[in-house]
Amino acid sequence: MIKELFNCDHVGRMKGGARREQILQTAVNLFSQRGFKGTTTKEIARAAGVSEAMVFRHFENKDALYGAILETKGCRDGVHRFPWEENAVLQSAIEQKDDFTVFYNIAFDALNKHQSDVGFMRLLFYSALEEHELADRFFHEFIERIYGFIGGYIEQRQRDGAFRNINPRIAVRAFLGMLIHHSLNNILWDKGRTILDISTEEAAKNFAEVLLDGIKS
Amino acid sequence: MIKELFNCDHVGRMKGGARREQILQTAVNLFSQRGFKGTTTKEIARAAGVSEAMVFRHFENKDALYGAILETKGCRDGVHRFPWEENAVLQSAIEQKDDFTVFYNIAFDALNKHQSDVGFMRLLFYSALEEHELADRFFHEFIERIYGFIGGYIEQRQRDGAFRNINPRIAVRAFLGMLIHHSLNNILWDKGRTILDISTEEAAKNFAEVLLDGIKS
DNA sequence: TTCCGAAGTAAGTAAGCACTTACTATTTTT
DNA sequence: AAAAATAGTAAGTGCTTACTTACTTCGGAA
Repeated sequence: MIKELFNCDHVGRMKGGARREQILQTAVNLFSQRGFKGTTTKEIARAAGVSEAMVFRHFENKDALYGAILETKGCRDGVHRFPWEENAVLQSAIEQKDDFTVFYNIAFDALNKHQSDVGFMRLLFYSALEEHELADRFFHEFIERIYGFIGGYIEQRQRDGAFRNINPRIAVRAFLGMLIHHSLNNILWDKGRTILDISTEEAAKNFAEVLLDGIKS
Repeated sequence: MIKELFNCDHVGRMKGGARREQILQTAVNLFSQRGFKGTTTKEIARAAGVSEAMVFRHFENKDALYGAILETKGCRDGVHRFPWEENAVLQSAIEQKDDFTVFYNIAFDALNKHQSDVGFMRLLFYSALEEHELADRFFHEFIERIYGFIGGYIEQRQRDGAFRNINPRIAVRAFLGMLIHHSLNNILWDKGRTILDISTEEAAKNFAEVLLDGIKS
């Protein structure tokens, strides 16, 4: 019944769809490690256990392969599913205006997501530097919605008199800055955690506290 | 009297040192736009207005050219000159324990530095992603000193009872996060400033305030 | 059992890459 | 003015790249 579409350690002959998926995943790993220009189609083929010609049977050219990655990752694999859409704890915390729980959950969620898909994070940075159009679209769609969401909550709490008078978007930038920079540090510069070695929980708790104390009335 | 060492729009024959410098600057521009692997030695030569062989007369190989960039940028051009080493206002603010002025100045200095050398910032990100060893060394030397410096000030103010009990390095990460993420946004994702358009002064003021309110007793 | 289409490959190709060689043109030194 | 040193190039080298061609192997439906 279950079509084993994602059986990746399969060795022999595979169905078209499955092989395509496997090449795609292999490419994500390699692109994220070495960048687009730093990865050869031969390497991708080897890592996927097929000949180079198979890569070009499934994807018209190297660029199309890259495009397919952003398409799949961006549209299908939950990067467009936002924290508030399925986090019940967060939802109720917002309703009850439990500020700490709200910001703690956003932080914890984000940090976990970054950590669980380091490959995709690296890929996004590469494509931002390489100024790939799809990366541009992705960022604007995603980040703009995040600013709208968190910014909206802050505005409401300002109207309640709970937060002081600060441009909500600056507060969002400060908060996202802590989160993204922390993840970036762990992914890019301080993989051995020599400068700062803390758990995701501790990071989320501290960042939420700093921001809340920093913007409350 | 003045040796025109930096005359870059010079067309004819140049002295060795000047040509070397010019090739280096050309390489910075191209590497920062397209990355190390995405830039060819032929492109560098063309952009510098010389034949490819000249690039290899001045630099043993492409890697050496990259190394020379980090060397020059890191050691000569003020990236290793830290804010506190020549900022008199900051120095006296530290002595007087004027917290806002301390953090405002650090923020303002950093944001300005980022903005004035976008090319180098992009280059650093590229090299972090491409995992160039020299970039690794650069980051550790530079960032570790920053953490030591700001973290040290926070520790002292904690002993004074002015700041609450928080891991100073977490506070530093939060603060640097705001600054670096803000610059990164302006450089990479939101060049048109559609999400948030504020001056450097405003950013520095707000980030300093959020952090200070966030960690004070 | 045959036979067709899809999965797969070995061995190319032309262009591009970092880097070299063998040379000429222009200063600078003697 | 001759010699030495420096700035410069055109035209390569061998290797790697993205991509193709012409072919073989296999699974499953008739």
